[in-house]
Amino acid sequence: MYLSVDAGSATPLFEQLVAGIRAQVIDGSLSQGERLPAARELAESLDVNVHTVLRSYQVLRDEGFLDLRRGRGAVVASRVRDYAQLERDIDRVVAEARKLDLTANALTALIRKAYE
Amino acid sequence: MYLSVDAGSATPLFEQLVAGIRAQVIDGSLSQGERLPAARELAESLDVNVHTVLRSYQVLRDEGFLDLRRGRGAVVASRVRDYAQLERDIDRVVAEARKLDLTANALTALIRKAYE
DNA sequence: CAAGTTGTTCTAGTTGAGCTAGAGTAATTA
DNA sequence: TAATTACTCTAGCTCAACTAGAACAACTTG
Repeated sequence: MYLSVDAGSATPLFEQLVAGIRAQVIDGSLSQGERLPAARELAESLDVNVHTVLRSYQVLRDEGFLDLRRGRGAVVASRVRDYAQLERDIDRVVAEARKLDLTANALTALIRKAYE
Repeated sequence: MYLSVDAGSATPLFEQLVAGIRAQVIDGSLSQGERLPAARELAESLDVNVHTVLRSYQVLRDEGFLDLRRGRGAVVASRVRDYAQLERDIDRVVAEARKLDLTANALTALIRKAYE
């Protein structure tokens, strides 16, 4: 499982981890039932604190992407869904936003408003 | 111009202001050339510090939505654009994300990745 | 059963972004 | 000239994020 974090980024480390893992579940790089590295292990390999990784795992559990069990570890949840249409929709809205010279912040803020 | 902020929200006050004003420019409630309240004035009416409002104005200037001039105030920039398609695309991607039980955070993170 | 693995929970200290406050400066308008 | 208004600078406060260490509970493995 490939992951990277940027300590200098404005987005929190735990959010970067969440985003990275979630994206891999959605695009299929991580598949149902697959086991993730132990939190302590991933933390060391990314040079990040264990608690930061654990927080990310817990967010992903709350969102339904992971199953967490003591002793067993973190496993990609069985969440039967087809993300193909979503990916097309995302590509389309991003292209349109680019055409209008909107920043990523502007677009995501608009989407957040539409989500209310 | 209607605006409201929630001091208890996780999203920063200045971001809430930016999002609110930007959304009104995009949906046409605020139109090109229209003058916004003076920063001091808006700050008082929202019970927020002047610097917070000024920061919002400056972000919106950087994004091309406002023109700022000392003595004159903040004016909606002439930015001839048609946002109709964008709004349709946003509605579509939000509907799809809802259908897939994605949180707003999850969707915006995916979009941010697609924007890179 | 015993030992090892791994997530969970708790306390605690550090750092930086966001917010507030006050004062003064510079450009524009009336 | 006087009023308006954005800009800049300093300074202090608060809270989320991050780190660190320790103990605990559930599960697996030999």
